[in-house]
Amino acid sequence: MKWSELAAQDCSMSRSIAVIGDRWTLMILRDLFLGVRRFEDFERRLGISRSVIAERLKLLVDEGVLRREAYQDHPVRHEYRLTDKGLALHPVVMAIVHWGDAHYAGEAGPPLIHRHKACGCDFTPVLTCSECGEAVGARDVEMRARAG
Amino acid sequence: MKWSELAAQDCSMSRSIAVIGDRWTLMILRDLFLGVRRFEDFERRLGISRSVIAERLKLLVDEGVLRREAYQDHPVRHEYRLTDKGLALHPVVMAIVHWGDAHYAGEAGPPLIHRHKACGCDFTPVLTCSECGEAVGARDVEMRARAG
DNA sequence: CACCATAGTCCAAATTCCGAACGGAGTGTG
DNA sequence: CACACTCCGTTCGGAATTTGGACTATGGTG
Repeated sequence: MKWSELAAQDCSMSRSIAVIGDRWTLMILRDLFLGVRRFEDFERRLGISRSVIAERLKLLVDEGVLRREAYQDHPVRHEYRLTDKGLALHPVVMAIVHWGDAHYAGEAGPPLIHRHKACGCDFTPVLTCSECGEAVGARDVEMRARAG
Repeated sequence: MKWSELAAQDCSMSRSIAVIGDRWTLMILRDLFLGVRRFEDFERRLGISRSVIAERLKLLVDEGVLRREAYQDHPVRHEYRLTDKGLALHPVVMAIVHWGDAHYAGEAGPPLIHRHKACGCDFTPVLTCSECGEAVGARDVEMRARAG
């Protein structure tokens, strides 16, 4: 299988990975959720070549994860903002960050702390069942193929 | 920044991505959560070169995500199993799959259905606050750097 | 007009990947 | 016993992909 064939698989994981499963794309997503929106800021923060950033941003725009919007005229300058589809990646980013917090944070603790605005508490993300609301672990899940 | 420097960043996201943020590594993780454990099965399912599989499995073992265990002697054959650290990636995989289900599933619906053993229902994963238990969306979170 | 900021584009060079071959340890077949 | 076969890798050369760094473009500033 080649990278270009990932999107055509009958598997949601590979279809997602075809879009976001790239180191720099994931880094760009992190920055987007931190509020970074401009080409130059991505470059400064990531320290990678402009062509990589341009290519990744273009893919994300093409996929509808980002919207490219003018934030001024004279000269026209654009910024990249998460669409709803992009915001829906929040659980993915939170899950990855939390795994890093749990397994790679030094003694000083996690570099970034998340506060839930609604309840005012610092929190960690918990994956729960949409039906009963209980926390769901790896061993609590049974999988089956859809009918047909 | 180079790939090799990602692990050294003071950011949980980049440290995680240094380990799992690679297309084939993510695909291998998917298969691991589906119960695949043997070298040859990864090769058959992914259809990529043996060297890539060998290298990714080795990295995951070195990082403590997988355990390489003999499942028979005469001849000794090994299988790769998720450690607790590996199982802790379950929310990451679920979040990615769910995003794919939501945005790339065809009319037939998601290819794979998840059932929560405890309540017996088919479910989707919901990210909630560890403190109040409410669902948390992208806009419900405030971030700040840890003290110091 | 010289110079700066933003936002790309382009190509040679570096990296990664594929395919194929090879090795090794044991098993089964004639 | 010779030979093929299985499972699990490793190695190697050439092909494909990715990357860094220079170049382009547009308009504002002094």
